[in-house]
Amino acid sequence: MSRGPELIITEKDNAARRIADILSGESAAADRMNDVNVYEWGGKRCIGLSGHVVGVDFPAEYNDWRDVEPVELIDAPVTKTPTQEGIVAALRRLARNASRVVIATDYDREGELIGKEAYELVREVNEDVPVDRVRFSSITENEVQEAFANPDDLDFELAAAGEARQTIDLTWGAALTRFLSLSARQLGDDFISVGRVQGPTLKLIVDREREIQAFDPESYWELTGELAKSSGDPFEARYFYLNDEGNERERVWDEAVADTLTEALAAADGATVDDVTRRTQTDDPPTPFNTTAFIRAAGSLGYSAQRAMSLAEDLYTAGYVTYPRTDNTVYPEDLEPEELIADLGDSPTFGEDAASLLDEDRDIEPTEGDEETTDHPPIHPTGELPAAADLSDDEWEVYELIVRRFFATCADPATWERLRVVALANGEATPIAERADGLAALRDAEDAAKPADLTADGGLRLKANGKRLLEAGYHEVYPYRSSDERIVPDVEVGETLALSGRTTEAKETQPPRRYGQSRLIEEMEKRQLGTKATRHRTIEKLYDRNYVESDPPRPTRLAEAVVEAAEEFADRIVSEEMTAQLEEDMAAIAAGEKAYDEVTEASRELLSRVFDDLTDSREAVGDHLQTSLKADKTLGPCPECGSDLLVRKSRQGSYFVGCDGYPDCEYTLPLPSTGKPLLLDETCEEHDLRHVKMLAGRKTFVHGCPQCKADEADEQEDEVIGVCPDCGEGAASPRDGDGETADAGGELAIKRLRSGSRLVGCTRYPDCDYSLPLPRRGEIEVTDERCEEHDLPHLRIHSGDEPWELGCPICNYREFTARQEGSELQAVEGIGEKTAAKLKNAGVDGVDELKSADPDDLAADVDGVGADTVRDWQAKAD
DNA sequence: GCAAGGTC
Repeated sequence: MSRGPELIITEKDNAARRIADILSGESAAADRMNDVNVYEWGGKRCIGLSGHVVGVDFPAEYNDWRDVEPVELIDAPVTKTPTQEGIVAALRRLARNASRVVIATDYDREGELIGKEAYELVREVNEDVPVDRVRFSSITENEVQEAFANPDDLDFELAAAGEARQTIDLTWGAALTRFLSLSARQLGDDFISVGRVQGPTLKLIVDREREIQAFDPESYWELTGELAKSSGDPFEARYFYLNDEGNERERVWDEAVADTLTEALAAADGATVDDVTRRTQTDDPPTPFNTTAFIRAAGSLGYSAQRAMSLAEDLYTAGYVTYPRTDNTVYPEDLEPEELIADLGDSPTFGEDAASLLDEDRDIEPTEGDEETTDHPPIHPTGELPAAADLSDDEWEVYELIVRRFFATCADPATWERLRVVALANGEATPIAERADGLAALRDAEDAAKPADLTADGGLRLKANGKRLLEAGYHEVYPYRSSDERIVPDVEVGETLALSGRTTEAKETQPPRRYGQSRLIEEMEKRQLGTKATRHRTIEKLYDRNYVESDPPRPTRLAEAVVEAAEEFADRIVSEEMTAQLEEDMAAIAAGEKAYDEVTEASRELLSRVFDDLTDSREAVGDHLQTSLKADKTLGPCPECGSDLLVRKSRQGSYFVGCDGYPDCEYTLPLPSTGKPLLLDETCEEHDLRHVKMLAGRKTFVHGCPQCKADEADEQEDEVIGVCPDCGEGAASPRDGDGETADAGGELAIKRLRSGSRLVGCTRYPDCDYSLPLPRRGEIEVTDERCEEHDLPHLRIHSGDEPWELGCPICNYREFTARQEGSELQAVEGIGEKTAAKLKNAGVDGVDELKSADPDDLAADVDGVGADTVRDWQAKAD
């Protein structure tokens, strides 16, 4: 047997480094191999992978979408190939002479699969080396030592469960994605995708939109009044009644009833306290952060799911917080909250709060959530303190959130005093039912939502709910949850209160709200769609595929069409059932009750049946998708030919409005150069075109009707700034030879083109085509300063916060072209900006001159450059 | 170029 070192393999570099530190007592030395860290100490070496270093795919002959029928993918072989070549090569090299291999990947299903992938790479180069598996759910001294003292075997069945998922996801996803894309002739970047996770997620969004569309608002009324003690602030109280089931209701669904109640309330001049209830309520501190809870909390601070995760990853990489992708909501046993709080207390920001937590005369027992898993600890600060200056504002805000959440989980519950007061409006002796014509009849006809008894006690009931914070508890350290009080004064039964400020508000029931990103992630988690590491990315993917727009995400017509097509022919791909079934099958494989082949074969069989139906409807599906795609891009009628005006993308990647009748109709309108256009439902009354919003992150703005904008631009007159150097007064030689003289007097003007771009051009265009470019963005200001050489005013550009000086447009253009020539040299490997400038000083302006120069002469003229270097450049420039 | 899952 080989006597080489022992090799430990982890899932990521970060874990490798920390495990090496623990096992070596911080004596491990880091070395680089193929850009990968290898930690080495006393006969052991440790390498971190980067998650999956091999990926599943079809063999190359299936690559061309047009050469392969999507249905062929169902039974196509699925192969594994290295995706991280450097890491795989390093792993093979290290494994070759290893005397023992220990797999120390994450303690979850995917970690087992990643471990098995590493195992297979090891076996390729070393058939005999013993391979062990260690499992730990947090990288702490105790857990790691314990795990390495009791090694186990790889669980090949658990890994096979993961492989079944890979195969099923690939075959269903690829076959159906290609089918939809081909049927709608959407190839290239604009393919139409579906998958086990993105499908049901998209359906959640589309279903919610359908509910909103179908929503029929109902009117109702709410009555309030203000009550007050003789000397005291008024407090709001709301009318309520008991329905037939005896439940309290505030909404009055009938206008006649509301009118009668309003009258009765107006007639009352006071109210008598009928009931007072006091109770204390405990408000428990929040549970530790897992990924979903973190995304939600960051979402309420205004961060998108994607942004929140990216910031948390930065904080993790910098060592300030623990691993941000976790399902766990229970801190590990060996976490020492007191120590951690004390460490964080060294920060000026957290010092006081830390002290108050430690000061309390009690044991700190952190809260626990329902979810306890083996993958990683909940997200918490590591105790390593960043200086506020080390972090961006956003990073700091998220870091503070994580610290305060940790504090909150170690803090006391808050307690509230709840006070409920019910008062009867007085001054109304007559039962209301007798005053209101036909009210009794109304009551009989209405359903259970109507007032059962408006007047049981000879008056209207009003209620007020007050809350007062008795013990702030965790709110002291965690200000992200509301601790607002609602003050209702102490009153006694029988006490008379003044009644004023009566209002009757007419309201309507509201449709359900769209899912925000964090709500969507919560819904996905509830349905087991995706994982902690992928849910936010799935949402991002829906944006990329033009399935949703704006925030909260709204589905496009394309998304509706995809969901409709799937519902009709491939319901599984948009149903959460597919994941539920897969989870069940994976559990069965992991338990040894089913085999990988059995599960994947059954899945392929199901997919075949889906394709039986689908293939016949290829054209219908394709047409429907294409119609929807067009609807997403249609603004309204073309003023020249009546066809549809569509948002289009130029070859350069910029957006513009063009006619569907092209090439017969060449009508176009410009769109702003920043952002991605989103068509709003709002339509321009004059041109019947949908308004356009430009989505550009924080710089998002509403452009409005593109026709109106183009008309406005047309109305702006050219602004003359000087004389044309080519054909203007005193020009050395008029350009055109048709007898025109310099006296024709061409002038230079700032011109605004319909495309939205601007330039300095000659007023005699097209007879004279002298022109100078201007920046695309910003307002152009013509200043009083003048260029003496060219007799033109200096220009100033207003864009962003600070205006900048463009100066004389001719000088500016000369500098620009000079820089361009400099950069031509920079295209040669080894020549940077400074060297290019030096070469230029030596008279070498372009690549051609460089190639024709004598190496020795040139080297003599340029500081720090030898003749061999010049020859080297000349060789590379060829 | 397809999925979903790791990681950066």
